[in-house]
Amino acid sequence: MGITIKDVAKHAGVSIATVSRIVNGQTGYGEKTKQLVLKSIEDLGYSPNAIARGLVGRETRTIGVLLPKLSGLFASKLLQGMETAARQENYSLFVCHTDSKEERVIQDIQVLKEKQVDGMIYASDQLSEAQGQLLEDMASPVVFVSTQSLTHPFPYVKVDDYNAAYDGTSYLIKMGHEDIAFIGGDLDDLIAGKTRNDGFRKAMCDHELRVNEKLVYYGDFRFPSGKEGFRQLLASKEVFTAVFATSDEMAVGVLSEAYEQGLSVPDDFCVLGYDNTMAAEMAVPPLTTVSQPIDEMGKRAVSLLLSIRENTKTPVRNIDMEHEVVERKSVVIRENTKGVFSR
Amino acid sequence: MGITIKDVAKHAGVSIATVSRIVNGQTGYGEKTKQLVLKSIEDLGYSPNAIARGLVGRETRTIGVLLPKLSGLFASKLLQGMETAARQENYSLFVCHTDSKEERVIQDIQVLKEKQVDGMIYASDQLSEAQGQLLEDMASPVVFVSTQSLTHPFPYVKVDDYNAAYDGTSYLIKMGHEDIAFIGGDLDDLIAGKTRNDGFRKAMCDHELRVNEKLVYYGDFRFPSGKEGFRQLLASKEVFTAVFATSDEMAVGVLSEAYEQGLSVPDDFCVLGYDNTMAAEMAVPPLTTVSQPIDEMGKRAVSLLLSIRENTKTPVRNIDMEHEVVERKSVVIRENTKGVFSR
DNA sequence: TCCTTTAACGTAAACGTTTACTCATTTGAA
DNA sequence: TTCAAATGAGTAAACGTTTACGTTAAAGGA
Repeated sequence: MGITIKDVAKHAGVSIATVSRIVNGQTGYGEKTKQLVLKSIEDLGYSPNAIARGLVGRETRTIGVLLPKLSGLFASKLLQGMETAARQENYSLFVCHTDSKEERVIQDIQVLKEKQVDGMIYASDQLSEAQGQLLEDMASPVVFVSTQSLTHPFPYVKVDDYNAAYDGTSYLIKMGHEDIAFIGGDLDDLIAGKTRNDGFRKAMCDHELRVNEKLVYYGDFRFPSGKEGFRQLLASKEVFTAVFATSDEMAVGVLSEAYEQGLSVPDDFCVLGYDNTMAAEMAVPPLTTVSQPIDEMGKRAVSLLLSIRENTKTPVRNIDMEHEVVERKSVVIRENTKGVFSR
Repeated sequence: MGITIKDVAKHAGVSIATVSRIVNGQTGYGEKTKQLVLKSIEDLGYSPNAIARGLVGRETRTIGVLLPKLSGLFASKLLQGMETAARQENYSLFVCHTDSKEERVIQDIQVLKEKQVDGMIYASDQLSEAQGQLLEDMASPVVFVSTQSLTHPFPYVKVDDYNAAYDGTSYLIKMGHEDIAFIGGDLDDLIAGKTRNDGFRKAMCDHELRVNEKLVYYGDFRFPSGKEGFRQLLASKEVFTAVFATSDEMAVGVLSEAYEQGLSVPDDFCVLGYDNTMAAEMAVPPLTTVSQPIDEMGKRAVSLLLSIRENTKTPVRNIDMEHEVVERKSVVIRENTKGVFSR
């Protein structure tokens, strides 16, 4: 098919070794030959074959990314951050959407391994033993982002969900709320489900507030489960003045359902989100939310990966990202909201 | 580093050719040797090196994707569709986010070429002459999705923006609206900007309605430009009962700005979106919108690409996708909305 | 002047596969 | 039986690079 280094060598009347050295900016050739070769490259329109390079060299300048789903504001923002950092270092990204399916993850890891990626970034769900083993057997480094492995010692970059949820809850309490509903992820999800729930409960406890079990619902972080969760809250007939949903998507779900039920935020009750994706900004009303620096997390994940790659002797270093609650319009002080089922 | 085919061959006491044949499910070996080799593979934990395969074979089972940005509901949904279809055929995706920067596109194409992708999917902005030339020089096929090239004959898969906008507008008119504001993309964007605007105008004209130039605004399809556009609309003091925003993001922008201005949709005016991303579903109120089958478009793009690859003799075949207006809550009949600045 | 160094290249062996040729051994038909 | 065809395997040449190792010639030192 294409022009190879041999063609260039022949055209310039030098050996392929010389061409290679020039292309790679090494030393060992004169200025005149360099110009000659450069000219030939230009004339022929040569561009090196990265596959061949990858075969002999040790690297493919490629990193594999595993995400549960690609659509959605969180994943895509994360991916964008990774791509930005990767391109800066001349790496390309293989992206796989695992759909949270065990066997798909396995298959993807296998494929990425065969494709000889220089590293992998795992941003999917909790990993099984089989997956963990597969990852450990990889020659190249693996880093986790926005999740972590409790059973395998992979470095991660993420925010501290427990504390973030704690702070979010405390914010609500500081605003005067006491009857707080909670819509979280499944407790089986030890990373983002249980921790956020624990943070919520601890904050309530620390402020000597009771959590009303009828006002906690466990969803899956997606929009529909936010709607469903809010429906359940209403069905309980319990009074609350605020709901803390541990993802913006779910928070928007409650906004949406509230609208359908003729309830108004923040006049009737308040809602606090989590993530600070674009959904929070675009919501009506704009969501007050616990913010994760998603873009930055993506970037950090690749730089962490790359630094491990160069410096394989350093011990595993995790990166904890900062969270903060960004105030918009969906939460107001207790006095300014009616509360649901309160009279 | 890893176990190679040679190791397997040695371990099984056969030649590498035999191992290769077995691994690739070809013929030319006996059942006993097969079992022997399979056992060795299992024992050693061998997995083929796709890079080496790519070097000798003609294919890398890899396709490159160019998107202007990765975050955002449209792009990510599209990407998800592509990934789904690609994985089904055992292809992996290199994803590049060009940020709509000319030179980045050029660089990305170059990289993808060096990485020997089997094909490319272009979903970025209008391409320049230089980019077009680069793409034409590629040995592997290129398909456009959700965009097209007016100057280069690349096959595309997209909806007919002109007709979709025409139908969207007609829907509004059918609902009794006459004073319709329009928030579109820049007219310099010949693909999604101008065409949708043209469709809008034609529909108005065909129904003998005048388009009020003070009520048309050109944004960039993003959320902030929807907000800004709506502010401009209000500033004009002209009366309108509906606004057609040619992206859901912009439509949500008007919803958001309307909320801030104390206006209510659809009580005060209606808004029609475009795309049918998740934003439309999640909006308050849920957006009535002109729907594109985004996921399906992504899938079709890769199957088109792959079919071209196998069958390089067939002429360029474009794929036109169906659009439809999906009714939700943001548009009601003229009688049920007050209209802005009307008394 | 002669020897040593160094700069400027070329040769050829990898890298891990696939695959076109061989070649031997069976098999089966006549 | 005899021979042609089929089967099961091995050999070695690609694929396009990088790179360790040679080689040559010019330069520099004594």
